[in-house]
Amino acid sequence: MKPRDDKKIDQIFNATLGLVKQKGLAGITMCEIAKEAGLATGTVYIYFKSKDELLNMLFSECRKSSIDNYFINYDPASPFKIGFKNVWMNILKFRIQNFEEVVFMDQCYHSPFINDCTKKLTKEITSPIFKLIEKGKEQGYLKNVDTFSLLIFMIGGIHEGVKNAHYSQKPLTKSTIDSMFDMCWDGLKA
Amino acid sequence: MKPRDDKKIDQIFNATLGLVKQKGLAGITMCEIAKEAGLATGTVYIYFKSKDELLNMLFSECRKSSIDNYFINYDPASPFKIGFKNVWMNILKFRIQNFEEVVFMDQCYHSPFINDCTKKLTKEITSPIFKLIEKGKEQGYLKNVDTFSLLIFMIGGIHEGVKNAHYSQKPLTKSTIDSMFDMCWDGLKA
Amino acid sequence: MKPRDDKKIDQIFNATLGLVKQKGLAGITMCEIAKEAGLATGTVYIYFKSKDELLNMLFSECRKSSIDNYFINYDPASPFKIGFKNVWMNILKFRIQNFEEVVFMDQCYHSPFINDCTKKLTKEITSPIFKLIEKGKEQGYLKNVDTFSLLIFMIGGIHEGVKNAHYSQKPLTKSTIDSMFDMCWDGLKA
Amino acid sequence: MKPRDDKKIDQIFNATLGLVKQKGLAGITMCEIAKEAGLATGTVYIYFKSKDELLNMLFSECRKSSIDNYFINYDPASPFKIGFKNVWMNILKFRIQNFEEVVFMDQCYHSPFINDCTKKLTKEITSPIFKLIEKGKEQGYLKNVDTFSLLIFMIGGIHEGVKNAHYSQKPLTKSTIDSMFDMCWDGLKA
DNA sequence: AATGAATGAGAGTTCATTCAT
DNA sequence: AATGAATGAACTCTCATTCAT
Repeated sequence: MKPRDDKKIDQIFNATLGLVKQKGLAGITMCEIAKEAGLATGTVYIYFKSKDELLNMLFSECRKSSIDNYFINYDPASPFKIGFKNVWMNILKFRIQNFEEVVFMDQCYHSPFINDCTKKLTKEITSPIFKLIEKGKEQGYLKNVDTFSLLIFMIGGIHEGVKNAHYSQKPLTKSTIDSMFDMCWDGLKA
Repeated sequence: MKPRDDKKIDQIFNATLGLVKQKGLAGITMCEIAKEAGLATGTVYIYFKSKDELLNMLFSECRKSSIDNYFINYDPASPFKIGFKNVWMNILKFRIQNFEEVVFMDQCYHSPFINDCTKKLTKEITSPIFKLIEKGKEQGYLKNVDTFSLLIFMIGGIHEGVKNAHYSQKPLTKSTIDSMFDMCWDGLKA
Repeated sequence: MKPRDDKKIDQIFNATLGLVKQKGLAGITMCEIAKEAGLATGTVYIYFKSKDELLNMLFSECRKSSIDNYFINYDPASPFKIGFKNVWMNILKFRIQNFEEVVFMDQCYHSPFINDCTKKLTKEITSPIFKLIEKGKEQGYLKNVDTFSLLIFMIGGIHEGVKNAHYSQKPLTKSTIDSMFDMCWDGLKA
Repeated sequence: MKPRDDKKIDQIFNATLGLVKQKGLAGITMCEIAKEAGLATGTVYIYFKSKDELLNMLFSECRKSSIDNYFINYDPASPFKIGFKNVWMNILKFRIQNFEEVVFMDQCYHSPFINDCTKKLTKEITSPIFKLIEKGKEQGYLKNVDTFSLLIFMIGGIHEGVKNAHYSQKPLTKSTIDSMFDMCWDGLKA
C-alpha cells in the first residue's frame, strides 16, 4: 500500500504561495497549482476536497506559523526595550523570509474563498504582542495611548517597510533595519 | 468607438470597487459588475473593450485621484510641521473616505490584470511627498535617514491605521488621529 | 434585444430524450445534449441551471403530457367497455408515439437525478384511471378485486407489449392490438 | 490473471446490485462499489478488468440465474394449467426475491455499458416459456393468438405487479397473488 | 447606444484505471 | 493478492466576450 504523503501537502502549499505572489489570488487555477507542485490535478483533490478548502487551510497554516515565530528567543526577564526589539525583529524577519505568505494572507482578506470564521481567528494572533505592549505602557516605556493604536503603528511600519524592500528589490540592510527600529521606538516611546 | 457617457463609466467603476471590497478581485465577474451598475453586460463592453482594460483604467483613475488629493490646501510657505501634518491628514482622510479604492489598488498589485506599465507609474505618485520629506531633512526637522525609509514609515502607519479602523469598525476619533500623528512625527523627527 | 426562445427548451428536451433512449441516462453528457440540440453548452445552462434541473423538469413535463393524453375523446356517457377501450387505446398509442419519454421515465426512477418529491407526484397521474376502474367494478363489469391490482394488470400488458414491439422492431398491427385488448379485457372482466 | 475467490465476486456483484437499485446505473462509481463490497478499489480490478466487464458479467449472471429458476419443480407431465401456474409462480417469486437484479437488468437495457451481443442473448431466456405457451395453444387451453403476444402479456402482468408491490411497499399477499394469476389466466385462456 | 441571449474556451471537480507498496 | 494513492481524461459548469435585435 502506498501511504498518503504529507510532503505533498507542503508541495501544494508552496506551489500555491508562489503562484499567488506571482499572479494574485485571481490568477491561479487548480491545474496550475498541481503542475507547479509536480502533481496531477486529481492528486490535489486527494489532499483537499476543493479549492476553497485548500485556500482556507493554507490561510490557517500561515496564521499559525506567524504566531509561532513572533516570540522566538524572547526572554520576558530581559529589559523591556531589549525584549521589544527582539519581538520586532522576529516579526520583521518573518515577514521578509515568508513574504509569499504575507502576500497570500493580504490577498485572502477580501477573497470569496476565505470564510468569515477563518478571518475572525486572525485577531487572536496579535494577542501576545498586545500584552507585550500593555506591559511596556505599565512600565512607563511607551506612550499612554490606546494599546491597539500602538500595536497597529508598530505593525504598519514593519509591514510597509518589508513590502517596499521587496518590490523595490533593495534588500534591507543592517543600517536600514536599525533606522526602521529607531523610528518605530521613537514613535512609541513615552 | 468610445462614447462619453461619463455617468455610466462612474457607475461601472463604483460597482467594481464595491464588489472588489466585498469579494476581492478573484470573485468578480463582468456580469456582476454590470448588474451592480444597473446595466446590461453588453453595455459594459461599449465603454471598455475588455475586463482587463476596465480594471487597468480604474487603477489609473484611483491613482490619479489620490495624487490630486494629497496636497490639497498645502501651503509651501507654512512652517514645515504644519505643512507636513496637512499632507499627512490629507493622506489619512483620503484613505478613509476612499477605502474601497485603497482595497482595490492593494488587490491589483498581484493580479494578472494590471500590467507592469500601469504598476510602474505608481511610483510617481509618491514623488511630491518624497520631495516634501527631503525638504524636512534639509531643514533639520527629520532624521537623517534614507528618504525612502522615512516615506515608507510615514505611509505604513497611516495605511495600517486606516485598515484597522475599518475592519474593527471603530471609526477613528479626533484623539486617536492625533495620537497617530504624534507617533509618526516622533518617529520621523530628528 | 434577443428574447429568450422557448423553442430551445423543446430542442433540449428532445435531444435529451433521444440520447437517453439511445444510451441510457448513464451515458449522456450536457455537452452531447447541447450538440444534439444544435446549441452551445453554455446555452443549455441559460435555460436550465444544472443537469439535475434539466432532467427533473423533463421528467415533470413527460408526466404531464401523459396525463393530458389518457382521456382524450373519452365520453363518460358511453357504455363502459367502449369508454374503457378508448382509454386503453389512448395509453397504448401514447406509449407507442412517445416511446422515448417512456424509456426516459423508466430510467429516471432509479436515478440520482430525480428527487423524491418529483417521484411522489407520479402517483397522481393514475388517479383518473383509478376512478374509471372503480366505476367498472361498481357497474359489475370488472372483477371484484383490489382496484390497484386491476390497474396494474391493465398497465402491465400495455407497457410490456409496447416495449416488446419496439425492441423486436415489429410495429403493432391492428389485429395484434385487438388481441392485446381482448386479453386485457378477459383478464379484468367479472 | 483471473483468480477464483468467488466470495469476493459475489460481494462485488451484490454491492453493485444494491447500489444500482438505490441510485441507478448513472449514479454508481467503481470506488463506491468497492467500498460497499468492503474492498479497495484496486481489488475490484483484480477480478474484473474494467467497469464495463463487471457490468456485462453481472448482466449475464442475472440472466442465467433467472433461466435456472423459471422451471424449478415443473413437471411436464402434470395438467397444463397446473404446470403453467407453477412456472408463473416461479417467475413471480424470482422477481420478488431478486428485485435488485430485475432493476439492474432493466437499467442495463439502454446503458452504454451492456453491449449488443449481451443484449441479444437475452431473448434465449424466454425460449422455454415460449415453448410452454405453444404447448398450451396446441392443446387448446390458450387463445389462438401470436405466441409472443401471449408471452409478453403474461410477463407484463407479473413485471408490473412486482414493481408496484415493491414501490408501494405493500408485499403481495396470497390472495392478491391469486387474483393476479386469475387475471392472467382469464386473459390468456381460449 | 443598449440589451441580454448565445457562445465556447477554460475552470473546478470526478472517476475509471494504474501502480507503487 | 490486496491496498488506496496517483493519474489525467472527461465531465459539469462558469464567464469573458460577441452578436442579433
